[in-house]
Amino acid sequence: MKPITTTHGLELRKGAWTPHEDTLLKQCIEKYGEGKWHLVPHRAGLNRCRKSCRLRWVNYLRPNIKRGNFGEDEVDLILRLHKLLGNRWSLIAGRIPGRTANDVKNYWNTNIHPRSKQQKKESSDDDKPMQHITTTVTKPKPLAITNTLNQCMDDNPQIMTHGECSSLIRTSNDDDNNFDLSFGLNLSPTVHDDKGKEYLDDLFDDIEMEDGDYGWLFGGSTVAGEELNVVEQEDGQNQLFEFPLMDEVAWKLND
DNA sequence: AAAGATCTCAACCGCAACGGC
DNA sequence: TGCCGTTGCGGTTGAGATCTT
Repeated sequence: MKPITTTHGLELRKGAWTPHEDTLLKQCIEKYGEGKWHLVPHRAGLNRCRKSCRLRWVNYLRPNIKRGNFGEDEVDLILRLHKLLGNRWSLIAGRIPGRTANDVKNYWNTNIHPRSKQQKKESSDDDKPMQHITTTVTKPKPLAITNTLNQCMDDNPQIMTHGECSSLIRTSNDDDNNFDLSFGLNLSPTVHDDKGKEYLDDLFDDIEMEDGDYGWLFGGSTVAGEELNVVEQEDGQNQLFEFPLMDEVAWKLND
């Protein structure tokens, strides 16, 4: 391992972490909690930069991190979310319990992306004229809300309706809550029409619909709280995404 | 069995966003 | 309002593992 020298002459360790370093970092986070990463190396007695500490915790040491192969459902979800969000790995990973952004990114780069490139190559090898497909991804603004959301919705069932906008919530009533498929999308009244529904249905078109497991709720004015299944995230927050209207979704829907 | 090729994934780097002053 | 420190993200790298010849 190659140490680097800091401005004050101390050498910072780089490269693979040792079990001892892991223990020190774990103990530090357990004692002080996550955050204040600039203090972590000193608190933990580690000769590592704060970035390295954070990365090690987030990608490896954090509890409930799932290891091993991705399941079919997970891959399917990644594909769909990538179609919607592009390379927003942290947002995608946030929808897949136990998987980190790095995991998802690595899986995409090693398993999914090469496959799609291969398919592209194969199709271009055919004599068929290439169909020109442009893919545009949306850049949703993540909106973190506290896990009191459900309570708020009980108190105020209109919470998902923002002024003139209609809300669109994708739900999962799966008791296991394997995946949080709850999205909040603010759609303008101009896209609150069949085209909008068609686009989003198309995005998730082949998910099995069993006994109302999954579905789209177009919130005219009210969405009942119990219809929303907002899964609590590891950090105790639920997340919705707010899509600015000017984004490409609107473009696509108005196409 | 050994050497080279390929794959996997942990870790690093650079940068943009954010918040405090 | 601009500066500066901190945080978090996405792209990239490279060491070790695995596969192929």
